[in-house]
Amino acid sequence: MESSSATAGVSTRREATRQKLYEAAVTLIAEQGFSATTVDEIAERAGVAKGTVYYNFASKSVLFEELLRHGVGLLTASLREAAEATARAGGGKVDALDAMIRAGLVFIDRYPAFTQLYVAELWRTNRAWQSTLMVVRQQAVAVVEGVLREGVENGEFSDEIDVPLTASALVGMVLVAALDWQSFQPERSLDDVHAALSRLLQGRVSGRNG
Amino acid sequence: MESSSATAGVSTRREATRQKLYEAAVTLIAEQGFSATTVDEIAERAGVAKGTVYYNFASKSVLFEELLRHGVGLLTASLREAAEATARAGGGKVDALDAMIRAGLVFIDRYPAFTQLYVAELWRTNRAWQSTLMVVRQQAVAVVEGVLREGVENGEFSDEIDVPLTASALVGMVLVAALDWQSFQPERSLDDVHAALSRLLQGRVSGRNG
DNA sequence: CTTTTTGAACTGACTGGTCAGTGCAAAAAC
DNA sequence: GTTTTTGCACTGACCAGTCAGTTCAAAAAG
Repeated sequence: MESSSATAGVSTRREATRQKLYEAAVTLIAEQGFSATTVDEIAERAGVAKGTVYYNFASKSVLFEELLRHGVGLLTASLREAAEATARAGGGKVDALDAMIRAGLVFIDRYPAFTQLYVAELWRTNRAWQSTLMVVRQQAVAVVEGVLREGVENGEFSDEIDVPLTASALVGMVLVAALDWQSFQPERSLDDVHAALSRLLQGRVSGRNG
Repeated sequence: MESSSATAGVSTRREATRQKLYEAAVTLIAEQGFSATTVDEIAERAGVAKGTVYYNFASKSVLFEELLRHGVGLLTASLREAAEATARAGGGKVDALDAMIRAGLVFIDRYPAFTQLYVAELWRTNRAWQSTLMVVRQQAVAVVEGVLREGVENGEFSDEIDVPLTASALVGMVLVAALDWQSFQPERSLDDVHAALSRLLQGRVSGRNG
């Protein structure tokens, strides 16, 4: 009987198909938006039949929700890793923040379509996947907030800073700068962009010339 | 009743209808996105007949494009006014930046739906109104870049800063912080949010406790 | 009289979701 | 070793519903 076998509980074949669908969906939805993207398009770009989409996902919305979870999971892991690496290396919280800025830039550089799609959907209201979006947002922002809070506790940051708001502002700074970089100055290097944001973070904007 | 005649060539009556359609469209599109919003919905929310929409705008896309121009025009004027007011008051470029942050917050506070909609569309590609979006974006960002450039010239800012990127980052900082404020902490005051962003701008994040 | 709005009917293209059927590799039977 | 069975994964034509845009006679507004 049992034919599925496979090493894990999930067949590798199916997982590969889902991955192809994620990749197709992410670029199409980033370009056109969720509603303007048809299931037929996603299937065609992924090189599978339309029925396969519905074999693997309950609906178009569910495909999108799982895509969101998948992508933000990668980002969150990357941010956390960056923060922990600086901690292991004995760096301070400013270094951790700086490393997370870089991790954010690397992520956006690697998955620009996902980032576009995420930004485009995050602040909408009355959408089916609203709760999913809130959860994954919180996971990512919490990493930044955590570092800020620890920095306040150990005296590295002023205890007058507003942790949630500052975290949002930092995320926004990286997000918008990176998206503009991708869209309007794609020829620039990541290091270049990182340096500009580092300068801003450390308040080295004001100051004398040359 | 109404003193029609109108100073310009456009009748006030027609202009009022268009205004109602803008307001209806902006909230619906902010919530649902452009594609998911129907012309019937827009007409219903505006309290006019569907035919009126097409009497006033050539198409759904044209309505949206004119809405974008209208909204960003308001923002740009507001930013410029803020910068000029500080200049008249003899303030420096840091003060101008700070005033513009406040102007941005006021705008987002007053027109949250427009802001959501704008962010959701800005980084998309292959859309009909792409060029419109680029133009209006540049108008708004140019005001920030102008202040930064003047600050570099008069020595108030380091000449090592990257003007376009820093401008993007500042816009992003305000944008994301404000949207998060609206979405997740609407009870907080504008002054409160402004203070937190001011602190970040002036690099007063690092530093000793209380 | 002219401009603007109404509102309902209509069209033609498009879309999310369905479902009966196919292909195939591993397991079971012989 | 060969034949048969099993059921997962996939297919793609099809359907019922939706939507942008059109049309137009009539009425309200000015």
